[in-house]
Amino acid sequence: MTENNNPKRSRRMSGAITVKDVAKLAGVAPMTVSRALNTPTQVSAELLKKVQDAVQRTGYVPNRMAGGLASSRSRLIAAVVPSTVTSVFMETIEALNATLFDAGYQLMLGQSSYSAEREAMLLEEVIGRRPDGIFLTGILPPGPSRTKLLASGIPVVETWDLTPTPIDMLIGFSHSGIGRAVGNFLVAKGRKRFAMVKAEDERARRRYAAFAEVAAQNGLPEVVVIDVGASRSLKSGRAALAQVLALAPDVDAIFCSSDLLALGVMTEATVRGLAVPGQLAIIGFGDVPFVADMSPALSTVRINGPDIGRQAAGFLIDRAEGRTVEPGIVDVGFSIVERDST
Amino acid sequence: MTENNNPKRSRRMSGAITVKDVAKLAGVAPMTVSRALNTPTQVSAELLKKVQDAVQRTGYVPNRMAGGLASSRSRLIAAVVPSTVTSVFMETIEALNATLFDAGYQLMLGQSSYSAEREAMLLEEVIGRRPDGIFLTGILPPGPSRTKLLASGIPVVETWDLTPTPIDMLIGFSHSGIGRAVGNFLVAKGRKRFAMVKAEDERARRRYAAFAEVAAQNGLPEVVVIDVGASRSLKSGRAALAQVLALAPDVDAIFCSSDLLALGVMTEATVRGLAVPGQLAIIGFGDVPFVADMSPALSTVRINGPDIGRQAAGFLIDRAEGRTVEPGIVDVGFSIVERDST
DNA sequence: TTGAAAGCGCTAACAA
DNA sequence: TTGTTAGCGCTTTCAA
Repeated sequence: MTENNNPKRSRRMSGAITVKDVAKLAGVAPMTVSRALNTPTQVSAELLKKVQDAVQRTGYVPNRMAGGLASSRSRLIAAVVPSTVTSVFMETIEALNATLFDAGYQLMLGQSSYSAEREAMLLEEVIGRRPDGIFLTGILPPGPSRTKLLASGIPVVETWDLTPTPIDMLIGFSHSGIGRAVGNFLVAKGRKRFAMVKAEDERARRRYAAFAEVAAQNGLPEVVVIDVGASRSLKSGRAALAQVLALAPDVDAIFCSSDLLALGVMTEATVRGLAVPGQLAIIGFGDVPFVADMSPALSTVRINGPDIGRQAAGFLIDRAEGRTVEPGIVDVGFSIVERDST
Repeated sequence: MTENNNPKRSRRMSGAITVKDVAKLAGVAPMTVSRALNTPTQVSAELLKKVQDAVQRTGYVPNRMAGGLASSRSRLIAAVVPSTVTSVFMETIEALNATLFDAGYQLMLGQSSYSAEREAMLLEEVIGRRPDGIFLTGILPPGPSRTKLLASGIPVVETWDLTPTPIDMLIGFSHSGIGRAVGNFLVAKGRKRFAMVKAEDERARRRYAAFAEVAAQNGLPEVVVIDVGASRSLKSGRAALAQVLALAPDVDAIFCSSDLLALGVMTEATVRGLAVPGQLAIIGFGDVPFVADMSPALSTVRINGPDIGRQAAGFLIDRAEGRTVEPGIVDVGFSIVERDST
């Protein structure tokens, strides 16, 4: 394949087919092969065909690391998510990935595991790959990571939140807005005693704060709050209802920071013979696909996850292709989906 | 930063800090910076400190594309999954990703969307990135993709299935074994009329075939099979039960190709007043975390997803680090988890 | 439209 | 232990 005329120092070659091999077989210059593959319109039909044949016959697969290094375009987009098993984030990632793939970009996925320290390490690795864009779940507070990201000059989309000072682009919604809306919704339903079951999560905390404020403004007793820590499972939801009931047996409405927790609360309520929504209204967060079809169907706060993914992909691709995109903030909003459980 | 003494042709430089900048600041050669970062034991304490200081002060983040090109080691592992929202695969990916990250590797994620055509395109892109290893969900049948993968020389782990002829390494379990085991399990429970609700999926088809065989061997009527196509939702499960009942009202045991479908069947059964497991036994597949804590708790087939991810990461890392790993087959098995629904 | 030359930023191989 | 040199495989730039 690649020839090697007794060089003074030889490098262990990877042995793979390169542009040179293809060029030789096609009888053209390497540059022509590159053009035929990347900008076929700039190559005459005749040579184009020769090159394509040679590619076929050799099984050539271009080395994107070399291409990326030479062109400063990696055709890679990195995404950082807190967790990969949480369906609510993965819907966004699925849409992001699909849109990127169709435009010729690959996705690098990192999980921060809800840890700021891990996120910082991850971001450093991510920047090292020189992706053409970075998708962040959540916003990045001021600190070394933010500084490095800024310095890297890589386009960034922050998501799932709003802040007046994004790094670059932002596609999100207001968590305090949600807390308020859910509070008002339950007040309108005539509920008198609220509880919140939440995981340890800054965004959930903000939903809670606004939710509690609404309760106070309406002269309701203090909101009972149960923090399940990092265990966002259905089981935690069941245990949480037990705790809520022990603290305040008269609670008649529970807002959960995720649908899975809400499902746990609902399961435990059913087991205990508490009527839902008769004695207890339950509302979740996320609108995970299947909660709509359960019985009783779960009321929840709906975020259009796939839409966030698609819009983010659009922004990032535009930037990568050199189109001008104004940094800015997109509020995709949310909606309260009322179903059986309220 | 980077100087540029009036060169004949100048390239648009990315402007980022490079080894050269760091080397100059630290007063050493670029190679020493590389050593200090990658093999610090080979550098004297004095120079190491100087380099680290310079890295700090410049905010240098090594360009991994350049490093990968030069060393033929990308420190990238690619994973291909059919879908990112399906929790059953993502548990594996989460474990894979976590293990890789701790060893200094990044994950590239591609989704094939259950399409062979998309998978082929994806694989081509993946090979182009020259990852140090590839994780496949499922096995790759003979064809152009398999040939290219083989030719690339990249270590591969196939998973979630068994075949006597893997590309390289294989970590899986027997789908027909599962079908048989579930069939025998339900026979032992005294069930007399089986149905299967399955998505369009080659592996589910094999579970079904073995399941149907057991029914036949035990002189039971032909298994009623409902194919929900690509829609693997809870809703499809509900609709499927309706179909099953319309075809054969005397069905007393249903095996579903995923827990979500099983949940749908269970929901519909409850709504119709069918006693579970009294009149109808339901068993799922996957043991998605939350089905254990529902009421009634779902019986299912458990696959240790995270274990597959960890073992695959181990294999791939060993290979990437040049350690010898025998190509081979690991059968991680499965277990039937008996809970309330059977 | 095609080709030649010169790097992209890093590390393997060799020499000191 | 440190430095020098020569690429890795591709694409940008310039010239024909």
